[in-house]
Amino acid sequence: MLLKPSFEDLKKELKNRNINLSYQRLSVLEYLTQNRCHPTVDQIFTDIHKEIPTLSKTTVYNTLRVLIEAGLVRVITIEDNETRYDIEVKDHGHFKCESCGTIYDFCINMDMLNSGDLNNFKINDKNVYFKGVCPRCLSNKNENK
Amino acid sequence: MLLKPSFEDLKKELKNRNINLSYQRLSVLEYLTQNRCHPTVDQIFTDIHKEIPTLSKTTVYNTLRVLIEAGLVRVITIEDNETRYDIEVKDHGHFKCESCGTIYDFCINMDMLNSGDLNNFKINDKNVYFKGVCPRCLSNKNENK
DNA sequence: ATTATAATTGTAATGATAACAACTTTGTTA
DNA sequence: TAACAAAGTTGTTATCATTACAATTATAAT
Ligand SMILES: [Mn+2]
Ligand SMILES: [Mn+2]
Ligand SMILES: [Zn+2]
Ligand SMILES: [Zn+2]
Repeated sequence: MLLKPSFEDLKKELKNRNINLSYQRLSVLEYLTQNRCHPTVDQIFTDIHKEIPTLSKTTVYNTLRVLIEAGLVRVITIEDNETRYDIEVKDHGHFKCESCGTIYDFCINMDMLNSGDLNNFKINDKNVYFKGVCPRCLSNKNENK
Repeated sequence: MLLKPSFEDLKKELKNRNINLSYQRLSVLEYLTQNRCHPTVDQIFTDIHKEIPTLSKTTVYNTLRVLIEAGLVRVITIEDNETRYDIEVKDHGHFKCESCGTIYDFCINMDMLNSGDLNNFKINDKNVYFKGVCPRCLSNKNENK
C-alpha cells in the first residue's frame, strides 16, 4: 500500500531543506495532505481562500513550484487542459474516469514495465495514466437501462 | 515492434469513416506519418505553412481533433505546457529527455502493469510517460568532464 | 449548373500560467 | 530590542495555447 506522509513529517522535510515555513506554504501543504483528490491550482486556491482571504493565486503557484522542486509533490498531467498535484510521490498509476472526472490511484509494478528498451537511459520520473469509466459510473449506467 | 501505418492506409481509413479528404487534412496526416517525433501544433503548423502559405492554425487544431476522434492519432501530454501528437496509436511508452527534449518510444507490457486494482474499471486509454536523460546526452556529459 | 453541406480562414475571446514590481514578513546581527 | 537584509507575498499585467465565431471558400449532391 501507499504510505501517507503526515503534515508534521512534511514540515520536518521542509525544515531539513532550509525551506521557509511560511503560513501560506504550510496551508497549501496541509491542504494537499488532507485532500488527496489530485486537486488543480484553482481548487487549492479557492478552498484555502475561504480561510485566508488575502491569499494570492501567485503564491499557490510559487508554493507548488517549491514543493515540487523539493520532491514533496508531483505533477499529474493526465489531461492536456488541467494540471493537477499529488502529495503522494511514490510510484503509482492514475486512472481518470471520463464520466465523473474522479482520478483514482492504482498500484503498478514498474519493474515489469521496463522492457529493456531503456537500458542506457537515466530515468528520473515515471507516470502511468489510464482513462475510462469507473465501476460506480458503470453501475449507474446499467441502472438507467 | 511497432507497426507504422502508411499514408495510403490512413487515407483509406478516413474514407471508410466518411471523413472528407481535404487538401489540408491530407497534408497534416502525411506530415504526421513522416515526422514521428511527436510534434506540437506549432511545429506542424510552421512546417506545413512553408508549403501551404494559406494554411490556418485553426485548421491544424480542427484536423487533429478529427483525426483523434477517428482514432488515427493520439495525444501525448508528457509535459504540462505542451500538447504533442502521435500517429502511432498502438500501446507504447514515451520517454522525454530533460536535456535535449527528444521524446523516445519504448515497448511496454501493459498486461504486466495492471495489478488488479482496476479489475472492475472499463479502460479506454493507456499512457506511460518517463522522464530523464537519454544515452546520447549522458555520453556528451561524460566527454565534457 | 445549382444548391446545400462541410471545411477553411482570420480574428477575437478565453483561460492558465509566468513575469514583475511594490509591499510585507521573516531572519540576522548588533 | 532595533535596524537591516533577505525572502515571501500580493495584485497587476503579459504571454501563450487553445477555442469560439462568423465570413468565405471548397466540396458533394441533385
Ligand atoms: Mn495519486
Ligand atoms: Mn510515440
Ligand atoms: Zn466515474
Ligand atoms: Zn537527450
